[in-house]
Amino acid sequence: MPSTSRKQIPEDGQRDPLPVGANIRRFRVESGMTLKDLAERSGVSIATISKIENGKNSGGFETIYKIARGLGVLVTEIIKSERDGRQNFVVHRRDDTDLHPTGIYDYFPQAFRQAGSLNPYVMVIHTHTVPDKRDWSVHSGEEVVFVISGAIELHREGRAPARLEAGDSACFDSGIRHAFVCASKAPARIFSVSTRVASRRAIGRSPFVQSP
Amino acid sequence: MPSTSRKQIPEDGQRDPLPVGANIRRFRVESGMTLKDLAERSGVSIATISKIENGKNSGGFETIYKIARGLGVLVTEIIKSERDGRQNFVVHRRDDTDLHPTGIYDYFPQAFRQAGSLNPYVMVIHTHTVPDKRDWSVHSGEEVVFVISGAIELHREGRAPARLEAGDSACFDSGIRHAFVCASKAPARIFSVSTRVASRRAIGRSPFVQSP
DNA sequence: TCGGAAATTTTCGTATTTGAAAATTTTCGT
DNA sequence: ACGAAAATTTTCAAATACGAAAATTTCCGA
Repeated sequence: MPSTSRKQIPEDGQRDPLPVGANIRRFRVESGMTLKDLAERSGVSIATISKIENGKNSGGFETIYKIARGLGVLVTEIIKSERDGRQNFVVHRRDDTDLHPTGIYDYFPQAFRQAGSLNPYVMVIHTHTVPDKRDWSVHSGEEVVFVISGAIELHREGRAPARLEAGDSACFDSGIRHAFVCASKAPARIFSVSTRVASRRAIGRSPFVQSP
Repeated sequence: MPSTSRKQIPEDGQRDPLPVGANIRRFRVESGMTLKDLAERSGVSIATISKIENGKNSGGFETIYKIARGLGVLVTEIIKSERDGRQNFVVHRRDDTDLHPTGIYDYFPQAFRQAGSLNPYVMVIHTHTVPDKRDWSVHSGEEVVFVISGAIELHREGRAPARLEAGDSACFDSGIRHAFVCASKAPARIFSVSTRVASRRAIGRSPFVQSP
């Protein structure tokens, strides 16, 4: 059991401090969030996010992780350098798991190009009851879902819910309040792609803040 | 896509703490390192690693990152829980008996909104040989692919091909010539979403305005 | 350009994290 | 079982991170 093999360390010498703050800021601005929005979504205070973005402090691990969740990106994306981010080809491996439990769904951000506009996720739908309206998703743009396994009910505000079985897909305006409910015994698994909002100014308000 | 939950992290702190400490310990022991070894390799003190492993504190982000490098693993490995790994394993119960190889790709356009900008397809890849360059796809925008079953090789002009297994996904600039080749014995099935270039006719009106 | 509101940064007291060294536990040869 | 060395945990003062609120800057409409 005690292995004698040592794993190779890709030694990069003393590298510059991780570009954590700059990346967080870029993701936040690209998705049209204010510090306040991100603070609410991540559970980290405005002051702390501001300081991290500006390199005034480097942040605790839990803090950075919460922020990544609030941004809906993988922690590895936060670490990436600008050069890496310019890649125009990104592969996401099945086992490269970063679970983002939201309380309603589990979602797993998949590979995405930082320069691009498509947001791929794998989501696991557990709930068999329709969530509170306040927890329904709204984000400007459109969304495609493909049911990998199980079945779901796709609810949209003011519409009759649609039942989607494994292999079915749907495309809809994600600006309409929507929610997924598991319609199979086992949790449903879906692959989802949504358009990423370019900038806050283009919309006039944060796409992630719901109106009561 | 991100949910719009008002608060992702409730004050009551119901979320399990990340299994950071346990994972670090597991990786360290599995690779046969002592705390002293890991301290030297990572640049983090013995005391700090000990406390993190035992959950006495949760560690700064830089600290955890250094430890991950010292262990030679990705930060995402540190976050992973056993449960996460299982959940991300895609089980395919669907039989492929209904597949009838007919050509290069079988192309099944999925539901898409006439006014939208996303193009979803299910494709069945039969060919095991790289098609003629003239038959490769080119279309401005970007594309996401998710492998439902089987495996493919994703070829892009001037780049090394990438192999994608079931459950893997990739996102790339579709303006570069590309093609899919089946890399599994059975035909591979993939779900693909690409951005659609707006037609002239569609320009000038909001693509997301829809009538009920 | 002005004024108010929104967004961001800074201040400051409290809480947590860090590493050297001391204390404790475990490992191992005899 | 014993003792010594190795491995790990704990102690503790200094350093750093945290959030609420205050201070400042930025953003827009009039």
